[in-house]
Amino acid sequence: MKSNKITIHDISSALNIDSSTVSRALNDSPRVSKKTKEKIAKKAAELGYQRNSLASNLRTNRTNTIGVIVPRISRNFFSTVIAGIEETAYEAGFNVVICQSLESIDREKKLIETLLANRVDGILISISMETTSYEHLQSYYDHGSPIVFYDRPCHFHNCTAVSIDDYKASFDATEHLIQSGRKNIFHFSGPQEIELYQNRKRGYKDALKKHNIEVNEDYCHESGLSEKEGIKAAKKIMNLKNIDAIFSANDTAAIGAMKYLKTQGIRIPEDIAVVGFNNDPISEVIEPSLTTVNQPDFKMGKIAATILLGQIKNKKADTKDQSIVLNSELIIRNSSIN
Amino acid sequence: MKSNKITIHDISSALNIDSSTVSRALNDSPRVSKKTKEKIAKKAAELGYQRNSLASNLRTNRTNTIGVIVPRISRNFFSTVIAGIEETAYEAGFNVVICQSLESIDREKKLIETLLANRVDGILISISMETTSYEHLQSYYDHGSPIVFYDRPCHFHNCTAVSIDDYKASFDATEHLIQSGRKNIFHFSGPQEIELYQNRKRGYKDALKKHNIEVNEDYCHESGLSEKEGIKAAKKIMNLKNIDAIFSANDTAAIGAMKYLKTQGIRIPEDIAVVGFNNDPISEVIEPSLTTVNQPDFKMGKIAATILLGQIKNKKADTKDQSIVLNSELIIRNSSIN
DNA sequence: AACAAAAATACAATCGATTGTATTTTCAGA
DNA sequence: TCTGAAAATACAATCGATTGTATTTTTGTT
Repeated sequence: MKSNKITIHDISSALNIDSSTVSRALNDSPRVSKKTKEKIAKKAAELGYQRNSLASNLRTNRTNTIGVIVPRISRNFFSTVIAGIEETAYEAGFNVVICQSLESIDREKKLIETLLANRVDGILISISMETTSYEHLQSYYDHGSPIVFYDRPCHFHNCTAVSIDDYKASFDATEHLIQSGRKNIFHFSGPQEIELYQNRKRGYKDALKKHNIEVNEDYCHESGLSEKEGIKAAKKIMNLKNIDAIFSANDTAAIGAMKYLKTQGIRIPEDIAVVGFNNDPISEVIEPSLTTVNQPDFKMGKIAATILLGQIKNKKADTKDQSIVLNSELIIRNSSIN
Repeated sequence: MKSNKITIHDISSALNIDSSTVSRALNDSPRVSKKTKEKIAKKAAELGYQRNSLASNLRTNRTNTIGVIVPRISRNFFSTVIAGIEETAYEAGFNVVICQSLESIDREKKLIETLLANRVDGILISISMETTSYEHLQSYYDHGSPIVFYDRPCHFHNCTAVSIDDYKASFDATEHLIQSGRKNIFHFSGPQEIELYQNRKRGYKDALKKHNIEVNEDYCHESGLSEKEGIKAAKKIMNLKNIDAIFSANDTAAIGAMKYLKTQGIRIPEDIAVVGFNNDPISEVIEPSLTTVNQPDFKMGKIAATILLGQIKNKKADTKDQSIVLNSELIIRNSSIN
């Protein structure tokens, strides 16, 4: 029961070998003879020695840890990105600390502070929907550690961002609805302070324009894109009477709307076609199955982590400012087919 | 760009005040006068001071951090448990480090080592499906820090476990199928080395016995309960011809089976009724909607975290050995109604 | 056997914050 | 104004590991 805190000094005195040699031995330094290394390893195991990373990290000023800030781990898209990040980090011998902002800027601020205080070597962040200023990132940045944005890009100094071409994906999704004969297309959009949602909205509008469809500002519902907000928006649509399609900036809200519309006897896609965004597992299961945009989530995580690790290794700034745009694809399912 | 590493010594020398006083001031100790505290706070802000938790934690031998090991964050059940844990920890001023074992014992071992090396104050763990021995937990335990199990209970010393009554929940679920006239009930079960899956299987068997239905060992498919395994088990069922119901130890496998059975023209629930476990969001959306067991996930997280934090505060062992059993409920939906 | 070079090990400072003890300052009351 | 207790601050050791430098030991060569 007594807390066993064996340090290198315990090994040192047990064997009458200096602690510096013990440290080097445990780190497999070439400066220690094989024989001594073996003796030390044996004694360490015998005493149940466990390295104290706090001390080591304090001394070396490196933690071999990257922090990941994610709006919400329960979203399939994000948990898959994390899987990609972890795989890459794991291979490189780095630890990953996952933190949820829950779309709150206050929490995001606290998380950055904590990560900074714990001296992570780098941060991967998808900013919260409330994040419109970047002061809280500044103090971290000033510390000299790299930041890479993923999914939701962000103009912060010249930091790298890994994302898809949201404009194009939305343009294509909207055009798909138009080409299947829809004219009155409603858009569920997210906070316009976030570049990502601006881009998705622009894509939607430009597709309409290209096909000479008037852009009607009433045909847009801006929200946090939760399931509830999807239902709310669907109610709005019911009042408008003439809507024949929905393009939602995420699946969650699209699914909320579908559930509600079905209870109201609206036929999907006959009366209203629906297209979502993210390819959430539910989108495949819901009936009718939901047409949506598939993003390379796992790959996005891998690439973002690779870039961050690169920047951690080369402290130079020259790996920065390379915004990476990955390909996405529209998965056409039954919710948009006539 | 230069990395700003301001320490209390920089503040100390800038103001000609001893670093011990600076430290006390920043921690709001009563031993420092208000005037000095203000002066120090101002200078700290001016210099952009950021505490170094590594140093602080090393000295105090506390990290104010708890580690959470979870099989997979993408499962809705687990991410909701985490939400509960985080809420509780957050209120208590504790940080949470989330780690995924991905159901691998090797990863779980590494995670425990890392958490130990980083001196977390306590661990919340839901063991992986591969975990049948607890040696890796022992070294952590020997260190004197508390461990609390959640969801998947575990006989390890007399550590607390927070879970539901899996036996009873499965018994009830199976009985529900029997009462709606099913006789040939197939069971998707998980690794029998894990207590949780043993209990679910026992509940299933005992319900059959109670109703004088013969237990047929062929009516059981043991696996990792992935969607793929669900499909595999469904194929097995197709060969058996006479199965009229499935009780799956989780929703994921049940959903896989449903998808497959539908493609084979099997009607659910008319030909085969299905009951799952976990109340995954998909279970509500899939058609027919899936009857399943709802667990108090968020609450489970809150309670597990509360107990762990209590054990961290009272280093005594007397809060241990209180296994907490929470209530679950069977949510009856269309997949099991005649 | 002698000696230089190489290998192995020891010494000691350090990372940044905390904390028990010692010293100085302040201030009330006589 | 002086005294003593209380308040404020300074001193110095410490947490556990790392690392540059110094010292000792080993090895190979002539």
